[in-house]
Amino acid sequence: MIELSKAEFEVMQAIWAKHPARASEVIERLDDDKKWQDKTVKTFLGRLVKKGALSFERDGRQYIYSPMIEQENYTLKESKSFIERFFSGRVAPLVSGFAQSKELSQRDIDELKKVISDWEQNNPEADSDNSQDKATGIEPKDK
Amino acid sequence: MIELSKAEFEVMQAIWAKHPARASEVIERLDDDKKWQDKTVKTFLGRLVKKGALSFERDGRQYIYSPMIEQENYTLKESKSFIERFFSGRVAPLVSGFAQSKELSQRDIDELKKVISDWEQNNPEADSDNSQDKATGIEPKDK
DNA sequence: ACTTATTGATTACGTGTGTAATCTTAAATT
DNA sequence: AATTTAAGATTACACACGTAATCAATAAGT
Repeated sequence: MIELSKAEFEVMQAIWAKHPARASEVIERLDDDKKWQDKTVKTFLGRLVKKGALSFERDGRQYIYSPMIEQENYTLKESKSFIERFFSGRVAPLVSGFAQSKELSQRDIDELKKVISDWEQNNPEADSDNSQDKATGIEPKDK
Repeated sequence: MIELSKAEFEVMQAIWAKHPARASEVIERLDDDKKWQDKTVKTFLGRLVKKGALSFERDGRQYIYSPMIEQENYTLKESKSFIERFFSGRVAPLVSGFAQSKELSQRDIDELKKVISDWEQNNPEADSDNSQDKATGIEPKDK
């Protein structure tokens, strides 16, 4: 599987945002985040092509780049890997940590609710041990 | 802030699991995952000490290591950084992605519910636009 | 047609990383 | 006491990474 460094990933993001894109466009998009020299971005584009993450087409002396990997796929793969390494594969502890450090917004909560209800709709709610939960003795520690 | 490479992080995990720990113990724990030569682990221990992630005490000719950074803190910091880079800082999309790729267990769902209810208890549920949500026109697309 | 400017290609270079082997020294064994 | 062993210290080394500068070629301008 193609591995992207942090910097390479940022370049990919700039291209995923709207593609195909020529180098000058990519440079411009990344320049808004005021970061790299144009030469630096060129280097990354070259490396990404070599890695097979980007393809290009010639237009005169310019290259027009297109992503060869999907953002969704790559992001999901990296997420799984991250969750595996840091949380033994389960995502809930991460969310819990975010909650405890006040990192959750109302919007997050709303979305999470939706994710849950969707999940429950698609999963045979065999044993909804919801009520059981309440009897587990695990009380919310109040502040 | 102290940065750990992937390999260094694995060594830290072995120490966080039970500390203080001498090199031989760490090597043994990591050997279960059949991975590195003892010399390799020693290298990492040395680098971690130099980075300030570990401290040690002498016991004869052996060192006994203790973590200088908390797992919780480090994990949270890395999580925030990851979520920032991949999901613009919001955790819900990650969970959503996991849901779509069948990566959520009943246990995750239960824990997420708890996180949500805790959150709602600690947050003045000013405008619970729950009902509004239903009227938003965003219907759950059925399979 | 000639010169200039610009694009991608090539080269550079210090630091980090994974992966150890060798060296040194002190403890353990004989 | 002399020798062997084993622990940590030092050294190694190729490849990845961030960060560019320089080179070569070609399109654009004059």
